[in-house]
Amino acid sequence: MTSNSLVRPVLHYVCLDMLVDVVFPLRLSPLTYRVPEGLPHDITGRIVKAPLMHGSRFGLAVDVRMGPGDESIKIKELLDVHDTFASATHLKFLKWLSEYYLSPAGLALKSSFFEEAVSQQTDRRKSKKVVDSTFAGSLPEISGMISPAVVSGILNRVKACSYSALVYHAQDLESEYATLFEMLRQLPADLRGIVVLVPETGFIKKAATFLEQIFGQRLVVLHSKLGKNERAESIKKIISGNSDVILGTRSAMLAPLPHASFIVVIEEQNRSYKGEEGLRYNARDLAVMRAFIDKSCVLLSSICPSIETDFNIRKGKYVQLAKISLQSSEKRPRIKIVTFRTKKQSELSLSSEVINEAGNLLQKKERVLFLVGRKGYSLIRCEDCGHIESCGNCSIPMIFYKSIGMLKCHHCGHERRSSESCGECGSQRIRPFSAGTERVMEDVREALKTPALLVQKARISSPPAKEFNSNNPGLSDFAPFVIGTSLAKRKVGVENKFSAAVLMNIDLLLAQPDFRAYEHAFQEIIEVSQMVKREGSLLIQTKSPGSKVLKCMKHYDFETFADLELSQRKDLDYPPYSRLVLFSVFGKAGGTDLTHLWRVVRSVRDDAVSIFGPVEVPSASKAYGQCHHILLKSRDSRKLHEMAKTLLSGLECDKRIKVVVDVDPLKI
DNA sequence: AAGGCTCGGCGT
DNA sequence: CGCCGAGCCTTG
Repeated sequence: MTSNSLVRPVLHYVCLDMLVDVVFPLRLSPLTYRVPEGLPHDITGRIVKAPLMHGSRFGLAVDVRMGPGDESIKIKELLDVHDTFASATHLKFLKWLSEYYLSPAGLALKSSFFEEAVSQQTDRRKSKKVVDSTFAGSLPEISGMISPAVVSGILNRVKACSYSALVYHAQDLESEYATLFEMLRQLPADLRGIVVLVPETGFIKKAATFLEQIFGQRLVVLHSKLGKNERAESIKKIISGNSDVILGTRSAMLAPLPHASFIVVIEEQNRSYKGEEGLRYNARDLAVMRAFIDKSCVLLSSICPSIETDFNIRKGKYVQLAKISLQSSEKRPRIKIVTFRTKKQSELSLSSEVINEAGNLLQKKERVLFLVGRKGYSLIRCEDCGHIESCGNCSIPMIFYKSIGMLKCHHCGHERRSSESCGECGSQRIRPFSAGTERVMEDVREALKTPALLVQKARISSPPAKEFNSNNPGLSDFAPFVIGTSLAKRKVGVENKFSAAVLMNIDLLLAQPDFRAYEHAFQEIIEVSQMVKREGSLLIQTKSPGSKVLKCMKHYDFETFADLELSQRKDLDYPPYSRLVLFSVFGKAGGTDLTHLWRVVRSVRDDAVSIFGPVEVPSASKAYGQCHHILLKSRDSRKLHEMAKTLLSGLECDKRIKVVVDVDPLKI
């Protein structure tokens, strides 16, 4: 402090300036500007123009306050003030978003369609009305599937206009959609600000057709597959207030809606709601937080709720609507657990029971779906030393593609020609094991004398079967046997469900090294059961039919399964009893300064937080050859968050490494 | 994002 | 010795 400030304190007091924090859609924290005379003073939440570096940019004014104008840093002046982008509650939401996911405010803003909003600011020329092909297609049929108790339960909560989180555990997808649409139809006409989230773009078309019937021009769609102009158009409609009903995928939860009165998350357990790059938010969690901030109602619906959601119901944080008994399974496909142990590698990948059932259905011209869970032909194992052919970079098993005689690494994309002998001991006795789609195709052809249709890639939003084409087959095309990985599972229409589905290797799913493996396997069963006719059957091939999980699956017994799962999670202190933050530290191959890494990790110790790692993991990044994981786990989410923040700033001191933080990771 | 700045490789 | 380009750094 110089004597200057001591002799002129009063002057300082009088000459307080109006200051504003501005967030730019860049990897950058808020910057402070002075608001000059002549500009409006009510600027929080508005788009402003401000000098930045050598030029000027649009940013969002997030906080206005009075403050001393002549500190050591030179404060530049705001240039211009434009329209409102974010309401007060939306601002709170954005702030929470960047803090919770440990991301610079600017990145959260960038993910929140700010640039689209600004493009409207500069470019006011009318873009031609996109007459939406999105709204083509027929209405989904509604029969007697609607649950009136659920509909009225939701309506009562929505009308209460206070925060509440509801869960609708539906019996099947058809009744889930039918009930939700009926409920949306019955909403008060003056209720403004509705968000409906679906897990993937493939679900949008049908939902849009339906919602447009109810809301007309109030509806906008918002998802990642929209073009730049279409997206800007949707954002413009939302900001102007012309449209206040948003249907979209995860990113739609970040739309600049002034107030959300009601948010629906369809299939809330779906992992697509969690981002795997950029700002790694979980749209389902955002929905709950947005509803909390806006003091409104959020509805999580699902045919198989996540364990987190079930836990929150048990704790009383969420309210479950008209609990249905999942064990009343008359209307569901029968689930058969088929014991199947391969003794010899040469044996078929299909059990005789599966072959019989499929053969019978084939005679009746009925269709069967085989879900395999692995692409390619198989893995390769040495019968002498037990070595499994693996990728040199990732040290994970490589997939054998018989048709081209290649081994491929699914993780890094590395390919090499398959060899005649074991890479470890040189033995010639190497054999395929653990069947993939190619192998199952071969076996189906051999055992049932009928070729099967291999669904290679999932078609997400293609029009119905009118463009039948054997080069580009889809699930709706007619073929007696369809084979695919679980990627191929899609919502199939009521009219083209399968008579039976076979889950070939549930054991693979159950053996995943992830504490959510059982949960995912259970969800997989429920999802697959939706592709089978009610009177059809679902066959699950397994080596260990006695497992408790499979017993629950057989009876669609979600409650018992959740009991089991929760008690295990509690014993091991896993979510939802604790929370996780996963750090991925990337460095040039061999160049990661491990001593620095360890020093930072050691410096942040806290008894309430467990730290695992750093451990080296295969790096999928091309730019960085090395990746280390550090996992933080704690029951105390505040302390966990604090430590994650400290650790992040500690790690970021080393400029040679790149750090990616994943709060509440789904895959660990 | 984008202009400035540093540092290292390479050419004369 | 000097020029050029890649990548890093900063933004009030």
